[in-house]
Amino acid sequence: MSKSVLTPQADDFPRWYQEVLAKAEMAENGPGRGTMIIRPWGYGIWELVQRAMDDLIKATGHSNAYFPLFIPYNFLQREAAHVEGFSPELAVVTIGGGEELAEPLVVRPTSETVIGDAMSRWIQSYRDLPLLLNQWANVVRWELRPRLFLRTTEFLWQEGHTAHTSWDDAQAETMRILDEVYFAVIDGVLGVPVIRGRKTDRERFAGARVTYTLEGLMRDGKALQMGTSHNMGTNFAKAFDISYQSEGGTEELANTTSWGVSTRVVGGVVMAHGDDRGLRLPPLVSPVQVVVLAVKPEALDACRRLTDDIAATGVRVKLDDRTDTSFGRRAVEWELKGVPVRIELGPRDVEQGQAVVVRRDVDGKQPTPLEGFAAGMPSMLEDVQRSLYDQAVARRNEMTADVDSADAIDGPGFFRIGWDALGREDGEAKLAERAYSVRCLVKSDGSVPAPDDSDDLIAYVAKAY
RNA sequence: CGGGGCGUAGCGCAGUCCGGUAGCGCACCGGCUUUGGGAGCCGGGGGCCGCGGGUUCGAAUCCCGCCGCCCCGACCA
Repeated sequence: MSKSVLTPQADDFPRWYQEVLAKAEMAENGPGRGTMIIRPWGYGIWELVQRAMDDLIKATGHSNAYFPLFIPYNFLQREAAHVEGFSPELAVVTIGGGEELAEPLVVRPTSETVIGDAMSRWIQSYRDLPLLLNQWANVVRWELRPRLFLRTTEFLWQEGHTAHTSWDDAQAETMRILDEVYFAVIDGVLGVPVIRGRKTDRERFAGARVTYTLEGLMRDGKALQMGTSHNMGTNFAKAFDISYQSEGGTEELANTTSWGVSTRVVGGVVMAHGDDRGLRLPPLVSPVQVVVLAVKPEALDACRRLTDDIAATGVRVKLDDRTDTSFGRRAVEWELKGVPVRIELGPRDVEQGQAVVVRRDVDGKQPTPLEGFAAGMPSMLEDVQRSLYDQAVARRNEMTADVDSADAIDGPGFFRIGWDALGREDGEAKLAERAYSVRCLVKSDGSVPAPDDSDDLIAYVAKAY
């Protein structure tokens, strides 16, 4: 070990975050305010998130579609709470082709309105329901304080929009997404443990009847909202006339839902797993899962064979054959990028019939016989995946405290406090003055509260990104 | 938008107080020697000193205005 590569997390976490994004070639600021250039390494992670999520979205019966980037301004105004919530952060196009537009177009901050408008035409009968749609898109929100991945003016996401015959069906959908899609991906693929819960009225999505969330805890003890799932009830159906004729012949309003996960989760992976030497990527979202580092040119043939053998097991493996670049430089580079497993193979190893395995989730190096080596890679990657997850869980638990008074809420991490002991909305408002927020409410047994559950609630409180 | 800090080579910075025609480290290019934890030596290339105006013989430096970025808040996926 020589000079340190990054500002240590403990010294200045935001600085560490920016440095690691730059040095791992993840992303950088775009030329326009608050915009982001996602470089191949960062985009590769997002693509893996997308693939995992898209598979589950489809497995739960949804179809992808695409709706316009530009939305007539008046659409936003049709749902009172929605327009109130989003107006401050809208980008509005007033000039097109050199002419002032008769009606301004907003660049979508989210697509409930355009999709609601389409749904009103597509849905006539109860037989048209449920209508289960999703789109992968970019959206724009004029945020006051952008941060790469966590809050950028333009960001990429998926947004699901569904319509149902009843409140109960919509509620079941809202929960299905929360559990079977979002939790499955964020917890199971990104390896970020999250608390699932209900948002307070104060934190609820603009226009929703109830909002559910998944809250992760980053290594600096701040929370990150990693996804949300909303039940709109009939709010948007009323605003956009999404109605259908029931089996009994009556005219009924549909109940709609919406739910989204964005490129923010990439920032979450960085901040939940990364250490002072760089990223630590869970194998399931690492563009390269195993890198074979040829120590010297004489070992290249053996490295090629090993790389091919590993590739044959279905692992994403890359050969680093840049033997004109020093060993140390290359080792540091792969550590920064967070590749889960690095294999160092040099002439000495070849001679001894071994390779040196370096796992990013633990310290130390492990000489391993080349015989049967490749076959062991998939299970080693599973180990790394589990180990990073376990470390994140342990860390989250260490940083979670039960308190019985709002006065005891101070410092990093989650604070669990009875919703009544906090003082409900009044207590929540007081916390806000100190930059703390109620991230979500859960039942005392840890389960997710129903929309109208108002007793037996525990608040998870933290500072948040 | 409130509080604080900063804009000088791709990145990180010195120079600004006290005006004299731009420098350091890393990165980059070429050559040789190297390569098992960010290699060494030699030789190179690269700058509207954030932008606009003013003062001056002369401005990175002084004055005025503007813009942008970062950190801490309010807002949020």
